[in-house]
Amino acid sequence: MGRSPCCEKAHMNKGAWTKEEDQLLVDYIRKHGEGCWRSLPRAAGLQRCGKSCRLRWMNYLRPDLKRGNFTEEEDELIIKLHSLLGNKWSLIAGRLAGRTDNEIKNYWNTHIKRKLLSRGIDPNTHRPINESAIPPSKTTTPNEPVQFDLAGPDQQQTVKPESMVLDREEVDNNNNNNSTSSGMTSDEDFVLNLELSVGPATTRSYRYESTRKANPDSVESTGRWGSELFRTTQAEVCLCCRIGFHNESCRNCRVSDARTIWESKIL
DNA sequence: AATCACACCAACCGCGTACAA
DNA sequence: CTTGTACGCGGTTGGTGTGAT
Repeated sequence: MGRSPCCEKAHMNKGAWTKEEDQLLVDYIRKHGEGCWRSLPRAAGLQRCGKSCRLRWMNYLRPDLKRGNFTEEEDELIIKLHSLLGNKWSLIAGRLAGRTDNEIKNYWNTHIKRKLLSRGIDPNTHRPINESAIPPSKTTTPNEPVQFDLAGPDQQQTVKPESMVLDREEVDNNNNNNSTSSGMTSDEDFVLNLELSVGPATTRSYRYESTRKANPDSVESTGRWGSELFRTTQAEVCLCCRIGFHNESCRNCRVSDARTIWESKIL
């Protein structure tokens, strides 16, 4: 299937944004809200493609952005989240209030990588550099697809790394009813559970389709992996809290409807 | 003062996915 | 079910700033 360009490239400005362009974009979004990025530039009087407008807004102009240096706590949270999620910058950014995926990605590449190397830790595997040379047997690296048994013992499915967030909670639910009284599990538990969840690779790919129930306040939604239907419910505790990094700068720590967890297969 | 090397980060590009027709 | 389109994400690039020589 051919792919049309995101916008007509001719007569489009490129490169750094001017103050005037910023003002036009901010004024337009204040008045009309975010969205419809394709039609926004024309409506706002900008000679930019929609993608460029979206990026400028998301990474620079959004009023809720936190400017300035990363704190030590943010550093450690990023490292922790990266060890669990890999290069899923948007997921990581979602757990650091006021930070963008682009900002975190840049910060990772310019600061944290070096910081970890100076500690003797491989930034890709989060293992000691000596140990990283040894191929792991039944463990996984953050970017490696992980197998989770969602559909039965003979029908394992490939789940992308971001789903590890959900799967930890699923594992917690299914296997860890005997976890600590606070409902939290230690990082060691998580590593162990991930290892137990690894299975043989499959080439089948699944497209997840979710359908939010009509009531937006509902904590339930349905989802589909391939032909399998699932019901999901909201988790009460976000990942930061679960990994022992509860912090007030994370909006998900403050808001209870952090994420969904796989609850049960309903078909 | 000029030049170079490096660090930083805003912006671009291409691809995958969601969704509507 | 197929197709077309828009959006969002992650990798990469290139301009700018800064320190060293």
